[in-house]
This record gives sequence, C-alpha cells and structure tokens, in this order.
Amino acid sequence: MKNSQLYKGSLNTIIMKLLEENGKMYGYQITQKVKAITLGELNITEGALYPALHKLEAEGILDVEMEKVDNRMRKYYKLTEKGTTETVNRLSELEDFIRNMQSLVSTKPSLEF
Amino acid sequence: MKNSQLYKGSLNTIIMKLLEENGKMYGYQITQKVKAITLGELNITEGALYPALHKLEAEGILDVEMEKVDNRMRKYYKLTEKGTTETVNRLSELEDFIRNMQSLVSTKPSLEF
DNA sequence: TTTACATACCTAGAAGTGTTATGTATAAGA
DNA sequence: TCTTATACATAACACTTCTAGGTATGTAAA
Repeated sequence: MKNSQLYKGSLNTIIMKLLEENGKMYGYQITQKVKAITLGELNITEGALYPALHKLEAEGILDVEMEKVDNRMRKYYKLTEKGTTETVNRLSELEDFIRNMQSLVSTKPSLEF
Repeated sequence: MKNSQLYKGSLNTIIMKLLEENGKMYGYQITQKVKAITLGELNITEGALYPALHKLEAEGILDVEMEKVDNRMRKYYKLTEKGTTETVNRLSELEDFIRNMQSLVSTKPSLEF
C-alpha cells in the first residue's frame, strides 16, 4: 500500500466497504477511489489488490461479472449475500480496532521537569 | 494478537507509545498493560512481542536494563533518544492511518428500496 | 503435596499479507 | 513516437505475526 505498515490487514475491509457503498466496482476503479478518498495518501498496489480480489471471490464473498467497455475488458466485482453479512462484521471489527488503538494512544506521556 | 488481522503492523507503535508514556517497562508488563487498556480485546502474543523488542533494540530504538525482582529476571526496555524521535513519527503515521480509514468507512451505503 | 495458574523470558517453523518487478494490451496526448 | 493512463495478471521476495513449543520461579487451591 504505502510506506506505513499500519495498513497491513485492512485491504479486505477497504475493498468490501467500497463495494457495499458502490454496488459494483472493478479493480482499477478501486485503486483510484481509495487514492481519491485518502487524498493520495493511500495507494493500493496491484500486486496486493488482484490476489485479494481473487481470494475474496474464492471465499464466496464476491461475485464477478465481465464487461467490455471501450474495447477494454473490465471485471466488475460485487458483494454476495454472504459478503454483505461479512462486511458488517469486518466493519464492526474495524471500529473496535480503531477504538482500541485510540485508547492505547490517547493518554499523554508524563512530563518531567 | 487477536482474531482480527487489522492489528498487524501496529505492534511496534503500541510498544513505543507505552514506553514513551511509562518510561520503562518489561515484556510481560507490556502484554498486561495492553490487555487492561483494551479491556481484554487485544492480547499480544509472546511470539510476536519478544522478537519485536529485540528488533527495536537492534535498531537503536530501545535500550535494555536487566533487573532481578523476587528472584525473577526482568528485562526493562526504555526509549533511546532516537527512539523518542521515532515515536513521534510513528504516532503521526498512526493518526494519518486512522483518519484515512475513517474516511474510507464513514460514508453510508446507498439504500435501495 | 501435587496440581494449576500466574509470572517472566525465549525461539523455530509456518502462515498471512503486501511489495517489487515484470508482463500483456488498448487508448490518448505531447 | 514516446509517454502516460487504463486494465488486467502473476512470481519472487520481504516482513510481521501466530502456533507451538521450551525453561524457570512463585503462589494458591485441591
């Protein structure tokens, strides 16, 4: 993704949330959408994205639909029923994670004079 | 750590922040502190913690100090000067990460009736 | 007293995730 | 024509964490 290791483990959740929000998307579109939303801070690499999409499809989280646009092939992905349910869980986990990280970081270091 | 993959990549930042906050800590204490702060939700495994501490020490982020307490050995870790500077950067990255994840997740899915 | 649990450290091998590098192909713009 | 953007894909590598084991002391319960 980017320089920071922090994003490791969050790619699937990001993909699923975007698909929940937009109905169907194709790979390249996902990379551009993430870049736009994060103001260029997060760039999903193709080497991470495509294997992730294939895995989510194999797990029955995503469905694929091929479409030819402007003589170029596009693979549109959308959440299955199972995927929609899973997305709710993932987002709940993400909220817990963010809450826990904020708890761990919120307290100020003791000042010594 | 726990069930969720989301915590991957955040261990170093957690360790460094706790040391910034508490001056010096030993490994087991870090696991207990994290468990307490997150109300049991996050349990750092020893197989992740000790290698991480050793690596941070090798990188000059942490200093070690041995101490014998109740006939048991303890290895106290504290931030070096370099480590203190690095911690500021890591916490800044964490804030960016959390902000970006919230941006990606904040928008509601479109409702279809 | 023996068993279990808590404290306190450690490591090797496996698993999972993502990066880097590379490949294919079309379209648009300088 | 060369570069950039669009659009997919995979293989080799790197990094982080987990699983599962090991060593050792102190304490509380059975």
